[in-house]
Amino acid sequence: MREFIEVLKNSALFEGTEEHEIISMLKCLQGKGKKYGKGEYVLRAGEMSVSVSILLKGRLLIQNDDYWGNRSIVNSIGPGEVFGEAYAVPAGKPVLNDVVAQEQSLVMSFDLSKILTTCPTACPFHSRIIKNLFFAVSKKNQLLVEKLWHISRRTTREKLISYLSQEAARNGSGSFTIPFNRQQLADFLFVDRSAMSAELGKMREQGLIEFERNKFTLLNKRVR
Amino acid sequence: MREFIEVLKNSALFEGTEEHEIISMLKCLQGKGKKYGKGEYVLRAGEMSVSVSILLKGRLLIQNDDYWGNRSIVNSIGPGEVFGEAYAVPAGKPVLNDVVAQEQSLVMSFDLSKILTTCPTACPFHSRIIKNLFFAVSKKNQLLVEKLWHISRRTTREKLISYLSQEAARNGSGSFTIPFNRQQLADFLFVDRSAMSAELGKMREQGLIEFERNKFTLLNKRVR
DNA sequence: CCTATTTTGTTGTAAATACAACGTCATCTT
DNA sequence: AAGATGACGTTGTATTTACAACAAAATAGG
Repeated sequence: MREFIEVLKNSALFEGTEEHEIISMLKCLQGKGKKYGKGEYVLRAGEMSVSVSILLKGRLLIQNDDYWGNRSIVNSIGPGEVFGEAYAVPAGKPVLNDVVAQEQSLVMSFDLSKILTTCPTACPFHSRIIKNLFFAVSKKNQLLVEKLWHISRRTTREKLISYLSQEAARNGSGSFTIPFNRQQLADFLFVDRSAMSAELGKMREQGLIEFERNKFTLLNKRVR
Repeated sequence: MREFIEVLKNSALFEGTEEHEIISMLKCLQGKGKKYGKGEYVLRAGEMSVSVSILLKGRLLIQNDDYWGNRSIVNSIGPGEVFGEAYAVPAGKPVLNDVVAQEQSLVMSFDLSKILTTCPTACPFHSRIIKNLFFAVSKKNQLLVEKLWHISRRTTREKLISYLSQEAARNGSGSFTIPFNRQQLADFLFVDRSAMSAELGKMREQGLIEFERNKFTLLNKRVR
């Protein structure tokens, strides 16, 4: 339990709060933990959801299969990250994407109305949570815009460069591990896997990058 | 002035509030109005911004030009819509996109901290605004996910069908006007204008759609 | 340790796209 | 009214992609 409090403390939702505050807030918010096995669905597109969740352990994929089985991946969620907030609208719109556990995962969910309705007496940190929730969605928004940036590029190579550059920047290093395998990366960038694989091969040949499985290194060669 | 109160009343930010409440809140929030001529920049990528804005009149484009001059359009903003919320993070990240007036426009801006900091005495509707702001970002988030849906399609035709279908659904009619000209639509869907134009022509030939300038009609012919 | 399954790379081909160039028509400006 | 500018459609070509098929390598499960 203690380790999860640590995760919560570092999550966007509880930013700026102390451990003991979190513990009392968990009671106030009535957070509920739930385990999911690999491949299990945390949320299904079409469901109604009025909860906001934090991933405590594991990894989730936010994805979408169309009628013909083509899969597109919106995002990958790691420990401490908030998800589901965007669907939690008052009108009660259905969830747009599937959320699937990529490995054994532990999720803590909060009823949105419990978060948005301040309890006047017990919980002085409540308004902080509301602001944090706003910032969390705000940040998610930015991530989506950045993703648009990647896929707005016209060629597979440009998309790869855009994505890998951002990952390098985010990790503060030219060497980093991505949360996707090849097929998932292709689904994330909306390109064909085999074509992408070929392009990666060419980029390696040309000395731009090195990689092995999902570990990539950008080399000091001027790109473009 | 009165007409703008009406716009505000119908905006996501002030949903559920009455006119007289809005007037008192405007004082509390110190909203500032500003005019922009056609082509003028409301926000520039790279700027710091800590404000949330509502478009009172006109139309804005959220767009992005890369180093080589390729433009991509993230969204079109109409009267009553909220924008800029996503950049208003505490850490003070730079704005990611240009916001440009497509025609003469009137914008009202609020200091984010004024919104998030509740004034304990004067303004009982303040917490409502905070929730609304959350819902507004949340909804924007959904729009982005829906946009991802469109551009995740592989061919220009599929992207067009996806986008036009959604617009038809949104308007509750097979006939509707889009807020883009051809070049802008192409930049929005991340495709080549001429190729898109050709594809639209084919779709018209095949009896799927009709269009003239930016007025489209989806015909009752099974798509796919 | 062996086998089944998954992941990744490679290649060929048909299809789709980007890009450039150009003509027509509409709109704006003076 | 005339010229300039912008929007739209059309066409040809080189480039890029999607798709299918297959082999090699890695991984998972018993």
